[in-house]
Amino acid sequence: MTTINDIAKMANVSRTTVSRVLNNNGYVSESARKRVMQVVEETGYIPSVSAKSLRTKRSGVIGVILPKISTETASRVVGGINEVVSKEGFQILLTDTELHHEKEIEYIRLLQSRHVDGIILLATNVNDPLLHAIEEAKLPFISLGQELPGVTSIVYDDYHAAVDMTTMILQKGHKKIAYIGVGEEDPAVGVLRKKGFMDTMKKAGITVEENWCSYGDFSIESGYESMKQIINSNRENSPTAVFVVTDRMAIGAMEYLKEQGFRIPEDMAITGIGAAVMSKYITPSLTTIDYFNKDAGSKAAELLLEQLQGKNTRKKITQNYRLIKRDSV
Amino acid sequence: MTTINDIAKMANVSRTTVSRVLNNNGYVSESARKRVMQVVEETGYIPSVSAKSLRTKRSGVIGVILPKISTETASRVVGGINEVVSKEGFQILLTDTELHHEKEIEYIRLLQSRHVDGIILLATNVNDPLLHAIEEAKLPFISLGQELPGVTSIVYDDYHAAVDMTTMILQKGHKKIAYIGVGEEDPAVGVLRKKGFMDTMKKAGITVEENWCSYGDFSIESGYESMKQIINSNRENSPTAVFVVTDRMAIGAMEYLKEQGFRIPEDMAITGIGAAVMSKYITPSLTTIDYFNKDAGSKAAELLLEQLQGKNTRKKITQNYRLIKRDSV
DNA sequence: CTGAAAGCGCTTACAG
DNA sequence: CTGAAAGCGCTTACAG
Repeated sequence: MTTINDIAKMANVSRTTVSRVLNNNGYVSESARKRVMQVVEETGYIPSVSAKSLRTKRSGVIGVILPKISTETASRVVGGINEVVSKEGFQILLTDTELHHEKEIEYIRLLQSRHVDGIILLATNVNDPLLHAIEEAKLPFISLGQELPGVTSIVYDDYHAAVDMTTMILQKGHKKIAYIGVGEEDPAVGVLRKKGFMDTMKKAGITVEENWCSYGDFSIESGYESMKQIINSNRENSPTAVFVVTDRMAIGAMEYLKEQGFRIPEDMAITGIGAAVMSKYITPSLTTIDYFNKDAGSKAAELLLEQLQGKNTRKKITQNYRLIKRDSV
Repeated sequence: MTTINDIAKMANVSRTTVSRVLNNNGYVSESARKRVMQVVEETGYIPSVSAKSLRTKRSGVIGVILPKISTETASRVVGGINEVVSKEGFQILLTDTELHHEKEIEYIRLLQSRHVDGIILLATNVNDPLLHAIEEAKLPFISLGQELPGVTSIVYDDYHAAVDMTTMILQKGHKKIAYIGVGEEDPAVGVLRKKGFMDTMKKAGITVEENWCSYGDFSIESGYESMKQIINSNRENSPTAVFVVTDRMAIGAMEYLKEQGFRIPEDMAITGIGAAVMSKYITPSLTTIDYFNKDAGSKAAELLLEQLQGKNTRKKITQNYRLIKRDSV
């Protein structure tokens, strides 16, 4: 392999000079620069990032921790992150917890060992060991999707999104509204969205029956099962609408309703959250909320880059959202 | 930062010994090992991968070059890759060409500079500079999706998939079958799938009218436009079915057909390729072909790992596929 | 404008 | 079973 020493010899300069022209810093005479550049061209020399990184303590790599790699949300967010960091010459090191919370901590340490310059975590929960690990890492750090105390966080406005959606359903005249959610380990999706829904119902003077609530695990199938359960346990007093906390689960729920011969929205209105592409093309098209995931990713990357430049602007940013009214309500 | 030297001092051994216990090679007395491990625990010591990689010339990182990061196919493939490499302690460095072919070469060199141990390229085209760059890199290399001469390639069976699908449409009694494809820069999707379709039609003694063919760019919108064009230029002699080379474009096409009041499949049958999740939930559900993208990713990773172990098994592997019959035909 | 030298944190023959 | 020493390929004060 060609190294900086080879280049130096061939260009008849010291490796200090080669380093200077490559990094474009310090004084170098035009003639020296030219000779070096030419040799670099000829040899196709590629500097070793490991050596550079060992020396400078910077790697040009951003670590990203995902709950699940092959997910629409994740890929949008990563797309957004990549768009901004790649412009600055950074690469992304991807890491996938496959929804195992312990792995978040493991990966933080692993990314640390790889000298990443910063980490973006798509958070799905918050717990003390995690916060501790983040603190220990002493690295620029962004949390996306959950508010982590003491960490710059970008959050979706889950509460108000749920409020708006519920209000909209109520305005359509529905009073008997079922709820399909996820577990409360997830403060954003499991707690905040539910609270938005419940608060709004309460304000409207409506009590949500216990057996109008069901819980899934983000999968389409679990939406199907949740819907089934709600329908089956309410033969007498069926709801006329259902608020679902994600598009995928809503799509599963629709699947069940269609199978059972329900007309949507006449017999049962339904809504999702997330603006999956599918939501637009399914029949009927699904009323949902766009969280602008890609923008959130870009925003996260920008904040991280800011931190890298020493602007320690620890803060919480709430993304805005957009309610997309379609045919399912 | 804690380094191996700190650990050595604290454990009262040389750093050679520390290295030995950390990497679990060479003889170390039980007592020395214990002391080292304890200090490592206490300090939370994390070895520097840059230093290690500089020394060993291995980084434990696999570079992946994607045509587009936020795509269902890409994320499935990456999921598959990750599943196998992470088990072996490798990380993935992601890179996104955003469909700019030149960037493939740029990224190969970049990954090289980062001392990745191997590269997996989701190929969308084949050209000489690319082949040259791969050769130059002198790195374990896998091409996925296109056959690259001289490079271990995993390809989908585009030709036979298209043949099977076309045969199936013909068996349903259709004779006037339109075609929506992509450009021929893409040998797999643009050329092979078309050839499978055309050959089968020819064998059935049917000529495909020139204006029954239209071309898009993989996007849903382009499918919509292509369908529109075919319908508009064939008011007199309309096809009764349309073969589309990707699910997304097929979904766009369906959108247009529905808007225009066509009943699917009665007035127009339609098929896709790719088994996007959406294909299952759209109405009517789309007949398509599952390429098992995730398996392809895992397979690619396995082959790469084999190459890393020196088994230089340069070969071409053709993935199998499965025709999924649903309601759109 | 230029270069010699130190040092980043590891691993690995080599010698004992 | 253990350690001293060399060296991986860079960058960066420092001196000129």
